[in-house]
Amino acid sequence: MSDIRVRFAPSPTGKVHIGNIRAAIYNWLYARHTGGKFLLRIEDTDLERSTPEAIKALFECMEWLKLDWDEEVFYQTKNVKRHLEVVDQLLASGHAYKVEKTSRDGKTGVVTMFRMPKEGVIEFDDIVKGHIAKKAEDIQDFAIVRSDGSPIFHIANVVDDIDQRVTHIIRGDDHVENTFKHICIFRALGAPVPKYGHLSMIVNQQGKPYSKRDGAAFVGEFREQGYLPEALFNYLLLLGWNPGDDREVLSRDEMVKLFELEKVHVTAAMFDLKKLQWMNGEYVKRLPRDVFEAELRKRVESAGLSVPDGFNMPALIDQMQVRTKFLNDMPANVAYFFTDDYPYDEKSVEKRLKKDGVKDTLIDLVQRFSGVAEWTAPALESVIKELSQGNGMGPWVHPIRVAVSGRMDGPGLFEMLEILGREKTLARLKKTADML
RNA sequence: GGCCCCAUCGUCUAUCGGCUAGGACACAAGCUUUUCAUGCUUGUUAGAGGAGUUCGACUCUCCUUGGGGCUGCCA
Repeated sequence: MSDIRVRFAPSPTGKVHIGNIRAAIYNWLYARHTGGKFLLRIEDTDLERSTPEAIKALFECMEWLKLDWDEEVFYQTKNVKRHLEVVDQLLASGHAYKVEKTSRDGKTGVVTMFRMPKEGVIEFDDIVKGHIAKKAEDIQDFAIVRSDGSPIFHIANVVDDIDQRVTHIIRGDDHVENTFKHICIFRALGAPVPKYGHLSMIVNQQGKPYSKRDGAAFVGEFREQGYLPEALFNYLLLLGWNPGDDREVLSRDEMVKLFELEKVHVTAAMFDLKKLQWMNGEYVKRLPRDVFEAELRKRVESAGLSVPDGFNMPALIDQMQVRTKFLNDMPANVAYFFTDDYPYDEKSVEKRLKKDGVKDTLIDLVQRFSGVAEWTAPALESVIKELSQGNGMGPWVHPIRVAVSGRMDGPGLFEMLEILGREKTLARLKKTADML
């Protein structure tokens, strides 16, 4: 145990962005690594943009990624009274003042401003970025209470961090400028200044902040597309941190054990979908068999198909698990095992079936396969081996594959036929031959 | 414009002054193979530019260039 306390403090104004959730991941990992506490605070002071739906989506993301938090969720709006008390304190001590201002949209009213020191240097040692300094004179006074009397982010954020006794603030790079201001508020209040760690942004191919225009940018989208939470978690972690050796696919325990905030990179990282996809495949391959089976059954059934009794599921799992990058691809990729009404892929038909002699070959194969004593992959293979006389089994194998599955890719052919069974295989060969 | 920050293969990165610059993704080739994958092997590709410090610099310092962030009664 330690007295380290970190928090993830999103504002629930929409979907959860991957850059944002990466901040959550780093906070969570830091807390778990150090034995500290990971707190969740909902910064819902922007009443116009904060929605209950967004809060719900946030919880779902956290749960999906197994980011569990300690203590009760802290809602910023419930602490408004405190925020304003603190503002009064600042007003009384001369650290704040009221002034009439005109906002961008032309509304005029009285706002409360925080008075920045006019000289000296504000500096801090950022855990990821190192020493950062800025002259106080370069920072303007800033508003902390709106003309409608509601507290603004800067004051609410700092007061809540004090109230939640946050020791380390790990957040996005875009907050470094705010940090100078926030440090001044902490000092004006006589509160200890927490340690800061600013995370670089995730950028697109142009080096600009990664946004929804660049592709999937929200956690929910990756979930819908069939990414495994562990894969997204692992990928996002690697975007800016590594264990110092060549390991990339890490278990949650390893991550917790190895994670060090000091080793997080300062530079922005480009989002590489290809690598995420690879990572997802790695996690699919590592899925426990029973989990993979459950997912497969679930997806097959939700596609309106059913797995018959006595179906050789272990054999299908053997074949499909290494070939699956996305669980979502599954109903389509295995549908022909569960329905005779499978689609024939046009290109495959063109390439493998629409050739002279294929029809006769298929008819001949029906004959030969009928005579197989035991319907097993090796037995079926020996039938074709005999036919090919060592000249390559292609001329038989390719047409069979397309005939019984409608496509060119998939499991090993003989394993596929074994799983399919004698009856279906023969029927499909006949049906396809008739078609030609 | 002002201020802050950053800079190794196309991308994510290793390197804490000794480097024949390593790994992963991607890409290419080969092996395995009935397809598609997996697996294995191999290959192409990097230290933005210029000064300085040093026996020695990708590593330290400075400048230039390039990139990003901030500059709200948003968070």
